[in-house]
Amino acid sequence: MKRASGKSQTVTMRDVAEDSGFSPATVSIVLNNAPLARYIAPATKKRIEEVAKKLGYRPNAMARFLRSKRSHSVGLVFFDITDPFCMPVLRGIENALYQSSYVPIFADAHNQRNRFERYLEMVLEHHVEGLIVVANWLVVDIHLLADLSKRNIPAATIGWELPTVSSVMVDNETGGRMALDHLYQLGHRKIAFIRGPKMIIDSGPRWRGVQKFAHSVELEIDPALVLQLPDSFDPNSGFEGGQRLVEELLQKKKKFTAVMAFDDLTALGAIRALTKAGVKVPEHCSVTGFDDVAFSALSAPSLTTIRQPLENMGTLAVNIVMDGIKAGLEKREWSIVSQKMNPELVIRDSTRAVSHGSSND
Amino acid sequence: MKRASGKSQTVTMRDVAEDSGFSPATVSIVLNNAPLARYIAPATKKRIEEVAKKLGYRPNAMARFLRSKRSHSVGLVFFDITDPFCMPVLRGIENALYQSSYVPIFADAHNQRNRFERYLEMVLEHHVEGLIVVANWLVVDIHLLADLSKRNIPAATIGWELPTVSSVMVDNETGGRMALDHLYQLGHRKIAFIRGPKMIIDSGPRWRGVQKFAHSVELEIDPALVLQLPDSFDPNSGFEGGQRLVEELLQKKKKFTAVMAFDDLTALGAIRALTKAGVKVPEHCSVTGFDDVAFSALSAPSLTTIRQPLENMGTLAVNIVMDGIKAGLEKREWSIVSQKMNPELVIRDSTRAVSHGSSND
DNA sequence: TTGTATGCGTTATCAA
DNA sequence: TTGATAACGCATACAA
Repeated sequence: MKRASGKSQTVTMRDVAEDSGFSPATVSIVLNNAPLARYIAPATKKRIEEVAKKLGYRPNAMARFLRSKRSHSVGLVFFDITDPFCMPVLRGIENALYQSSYVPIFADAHNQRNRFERYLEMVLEHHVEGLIVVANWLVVDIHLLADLSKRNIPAATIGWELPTVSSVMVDNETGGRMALDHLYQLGHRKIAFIRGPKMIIDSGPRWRGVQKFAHSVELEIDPALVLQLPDSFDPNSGFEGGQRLVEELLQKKKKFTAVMAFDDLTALGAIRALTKAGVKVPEHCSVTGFDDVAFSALSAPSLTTIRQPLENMGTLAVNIVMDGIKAGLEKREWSIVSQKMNPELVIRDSTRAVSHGSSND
Repeated sequence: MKRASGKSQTVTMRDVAEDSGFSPATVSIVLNNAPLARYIAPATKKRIEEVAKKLGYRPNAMARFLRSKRSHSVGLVFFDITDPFCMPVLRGIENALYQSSYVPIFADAHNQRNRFERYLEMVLEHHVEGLIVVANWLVVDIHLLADLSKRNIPAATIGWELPTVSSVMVDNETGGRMALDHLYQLGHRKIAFIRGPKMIIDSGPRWRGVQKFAHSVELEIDPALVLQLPDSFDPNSGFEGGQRLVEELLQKKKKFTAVMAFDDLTALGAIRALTKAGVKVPEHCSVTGFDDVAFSALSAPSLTTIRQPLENMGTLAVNIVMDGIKAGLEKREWSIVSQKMNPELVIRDSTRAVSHGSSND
């Protein structure tokens, strides 16, 4: 039975074929610029393209997939999008994908394991050609990889490292060193440290960078000035955590001229505590963050921090996955890559050279 | 030709059928719990479900679409995701979609018209069942609607209003009134206003709310204290804009005890300018924002602002679109809805009752 | 240089 | 209560 003429919902390739007087096969070849298009008469091409445009033909990505196995989509699973860390990463991913005409299927696990698994299932049902996981905050166990490698889906993680999948991370150890180096050069010696939650993969290396630098310049780290952020499922908990820890430290009347915080939010919390207690930043106490999230430049005072090249990290993850996709098409071998990106010190208004008499007691 | 036995990439319905000894049709009925499943013997159901699980069968969303016309996906087009406004909206949308097992296809137009159109095309090619446009910052002309209504795709916009498509917005006029009301109640009379860019749809109504309230209490608005943010394609330009405008105002030695800013970023910029000039917030000058973006609670001082229920707005947009999708399936009529959400005053530390001698000259 | 025929994985209609 | 069959829109091997 024929559809009513006027109001066809979608115009298919056959419509173009009928209207142009050629066969669907020819239309397909022309519109996809397939290898065989070399042999099609220019006039034919022109005619078909005109008709396609006239009718407003759009290829049906689904039907196309059924034949070609190419969905032109990539799964994009965030562990917790509320983390300000994620926004630039998302931008980078989106932009790189756009260049390749791939669409991202977006998912946010809300830091919940079952939600993560459910989303994984959903993107697999949609037959994404690749997968990018932004694992900024929580642990993901090896379970997820089974499904991926079983289906040969190229994947990359950002902000988390696993032995069996490609990953993009900042060089946390270097970043930790840079932050302390900066404070040290400004003359700070009594420095408080807020270490990251133990469950977060970044915490260890950053601290190692601190220790190594301290050792190299024979700076003594006072254990009483080493604070520990508790584990938490909320990526924004650092603010309160930093605030509370610094408040406690101030109550103990310990002296320090600088705080090196685990990340930007923690630094902001620390600044809040300091300011509330009448300790001016940076006049009486310097504070450094880590990440350089969007509003670190806007806070008062603006934050000196270690920048992660977040947008680039997103771009790179896409490139890795795209490479995997291409390799699969060409039946090439390809291997896992673990990329460490260089952090960068961004000096703003929250740090200052230590001055004589500067103290916070 | 048969595929190699061991390493079949994907397990199809036929695999389940063969392994279980039933026909693909029966398998389909059982696995989808179709109406006809009522007539299938329980033992059969059980067997099929077991086999499906054993083989790790997952339905192929594409193939399914080809028959059912249902892609279980929704297009999600942001005008500029770098706007902090977007994050809670995204969260709300994602969460609501997840409840319905729909996946979002994510797009970010970077405020570029051609990019917006290209993305529109891409999501149409992927045959999304619905479309949500977060039009927080730029103009979108009527052109886009042609494609949508032609294809009967239910759509909703957030943050922008058009006559021909459903929309969800905050009640800007009420919000504007609330902000001024708050300052007025605190005793402020000499109030500076930073109006939003003219191209932004929110600017007009917010200002109208201000004017109406001022009129109702016979508050005189000094034109010299009314500042105008220039048009800009960058949703984050408000910070610099606010900073610059307030700096200029301070140079003119005009007296004022409060600033009502267009949005939170503008407010932060204003605070920056004030602080730099030695004017303390809120001791010497109160400042209000609008939106209540994530970091407004974290800034120093934390920002008094008018909250938009962003997450709810996302949820509502999804509900509207889902309703449209359902209506389409059931061949029901459905109509456009334009929802205005109630804003909410959030009092934090950037506003304070005007005190005698409070001034900023 | 172009057309015909087939199958991708599903679902829906009909028959058994 | 279940099975055979056709069709969705497209891309390709093969035929013409």
